[in-house]
Amino acid sequence: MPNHKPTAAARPDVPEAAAPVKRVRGGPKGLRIADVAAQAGVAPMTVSRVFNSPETVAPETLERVRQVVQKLGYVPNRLAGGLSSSRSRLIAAIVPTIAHSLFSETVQVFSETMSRAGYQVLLALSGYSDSSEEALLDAVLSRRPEGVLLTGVAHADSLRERLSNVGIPIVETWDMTATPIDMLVGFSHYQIGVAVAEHFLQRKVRAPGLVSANDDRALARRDGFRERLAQAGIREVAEVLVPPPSSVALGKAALPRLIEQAPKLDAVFCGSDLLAIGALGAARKLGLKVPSQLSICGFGDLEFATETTPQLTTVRVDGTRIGLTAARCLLDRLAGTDRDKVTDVGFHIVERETT
Amino acid sequence: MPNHKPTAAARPDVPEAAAPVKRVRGGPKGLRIADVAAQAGVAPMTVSRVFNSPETVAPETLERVRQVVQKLGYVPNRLAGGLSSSRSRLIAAIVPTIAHSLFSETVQVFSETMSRAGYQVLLALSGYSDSSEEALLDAVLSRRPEGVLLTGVAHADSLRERLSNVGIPIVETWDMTATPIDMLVGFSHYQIGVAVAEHFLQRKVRAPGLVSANDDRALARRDGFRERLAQAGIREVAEVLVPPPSSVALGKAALPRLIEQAPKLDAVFCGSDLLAIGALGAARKLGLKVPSQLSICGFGDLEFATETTPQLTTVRVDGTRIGLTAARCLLDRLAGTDRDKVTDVGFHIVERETT
DNA sequence: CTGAAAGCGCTTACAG
DNA sequence: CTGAAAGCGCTTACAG
Repeated sequence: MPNHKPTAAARPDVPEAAAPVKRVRGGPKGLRIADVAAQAGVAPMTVSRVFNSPETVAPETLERVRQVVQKLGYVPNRLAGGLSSSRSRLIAAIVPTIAHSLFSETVQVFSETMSRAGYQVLLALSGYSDSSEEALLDAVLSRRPEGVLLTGVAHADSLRERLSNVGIPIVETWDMTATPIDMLVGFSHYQIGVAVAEHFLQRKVRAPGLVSANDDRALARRDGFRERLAQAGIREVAEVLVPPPSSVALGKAALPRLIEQAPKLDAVFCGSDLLAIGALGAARKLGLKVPSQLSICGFGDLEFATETTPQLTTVRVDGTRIGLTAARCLLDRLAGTDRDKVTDVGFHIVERETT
Repeated sequence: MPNHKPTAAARPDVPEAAAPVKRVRGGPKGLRIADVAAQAGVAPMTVSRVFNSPETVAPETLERVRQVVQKLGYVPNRLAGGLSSSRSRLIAAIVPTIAHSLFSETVQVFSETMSRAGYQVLLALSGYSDSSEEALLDAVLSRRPEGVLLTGVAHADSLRERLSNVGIPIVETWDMTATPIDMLVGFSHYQIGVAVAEHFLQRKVRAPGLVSANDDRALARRDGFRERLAQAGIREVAEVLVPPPSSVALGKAALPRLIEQAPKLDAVFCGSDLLAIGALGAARKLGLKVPSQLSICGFGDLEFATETTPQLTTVRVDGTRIGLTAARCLLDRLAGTDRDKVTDVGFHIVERETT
């Protein structure tokens, strides 16, 4: 034991207390609530109240503090606020993609609505694979969101369980299930497939085909489509699956392959309007008249498609309404109000041009 | 003074110390790092290292802690982590809108890239008005993001100043300026206007018109367009401004108004492909042949437009590249690497069908 | 209507 | 390679 100073011996009556080492951390990075409080001559708590419950602060105090806030340019630190209050004011939106997609308008309205209510949106893009969904969920939950919007209902059981265990409101969207994790705003992809099949059957279609992206929701539409056709005695349905994201080019390439499978092809149900436009282009090249010789139905009812390709039929889903309703579901629950578990927003088949 | 117990009198040698009142706060809401530490038989610091610098932890310790984490389903609280480390791992993306818009693919790629690097994206939709930009910025900065992506360069001076004062990397996108706040990835809307004017001039256009959304970037394109035409002696340029967001319907309604202003109209520069599609539809109804009697140029080069309306010319900007480059700018700076201040990604005029 | 103390769940900055 | 103490900037839960 080197450096053994004889302190105790020199001052036998004073028990040796280790001098408290003052640890220093980097120093202040910016303005703190205490800075505002000092300038305004109030306690930090009062500044906190000015932001979180201004109605409980005396008018003059309020005004004085606000002026200091303004002058200093103080912005509260919500990392600290959230940690302390367990209210992150954050909502996560987990979406496969927002690029040229139907989901973008859902996210748009959802975000606007949440923002108006004082929440901010954490955007989490899941892609179309589940591979990293666990990691994505970890990342999302690490922010302690107060609610989560999910796209689709097909998630690994472990995910569903984890989500329901965190005890925050969850809305699943863009799909339908009998067993939602919590709340649901969507529609049945299977029923869309059924409806498109019926639409084709009314038109006396005999050799229908299908071009679809290879994802859960698209496959549900396919199943509804095939099963309804099977009921009507049509069991041969040409099928081409393409990897998401779907595109015009994929639709264009798919039509000839469909015709290889079914030379008498007279109807195609496409997984998206982009695929439908591609199929339409391919049909033109092959000299097939749409819709008289070949009916083509898309999915999405994109604005441009309505205008530029009146030969196409499509399925319209109100993505805006989904976003708005999903936001309301979460907000109601956060406010303690009860909410319907399931909202079916339905869909419409939009036929643009008869004949 | 009721309840005045004679404590001091009864124990005269013990100075009366106020019994420290144990305040209780709601109780634990979930798992804490201490719970994992206890189960794994290590200190909380070691658990922290397992997440933040696993290479500094002994392999067996690492494994043991990870198993406990897995078993318990522990997810670190980044509100606490961010507060403590001043590293929020959050990046804000401030965009006018992501609904049916060119920005959505920029946000998509930006978000993917940031996500891969361990950051999460806070989505802030500014709309097209500046009115609430101050409030939006407050909301964004309250999360202490480590970087910000901005759309456009036209921001109130107060905003620009506040942003440059926070001292985090900022990328402005989708526009060009000589005085960026920090970094910039974009192109010149003014030059696009010039280029479209030149395109029309090459085609011997005599009575050009313009349909544009009434926002800063669209107006910059207009200015370039008009000034280049003026240089060529064309000073009469019919003009219709529409409120954002632009749509097919607005384009359709605008063309007749343009023709009222300029009965011999033979070219239109539209602020977006949607407007161009609308104008094309209106031209058809009026019996005008596009492009032989009327040239129409859009902006955006949307995939569907290429395919469905080959009569239209358009201006292509690579939104994906903007998103990727913007992400790299921020990541390089966060890694301490220097970066070009300004990246001009340019644009192309896409002429789909000659004649 | 206002404030002093304690605590939210982590990480920094040391020390060993 | 590991850990004990202090602190990040707020809010809760009281008390007055």
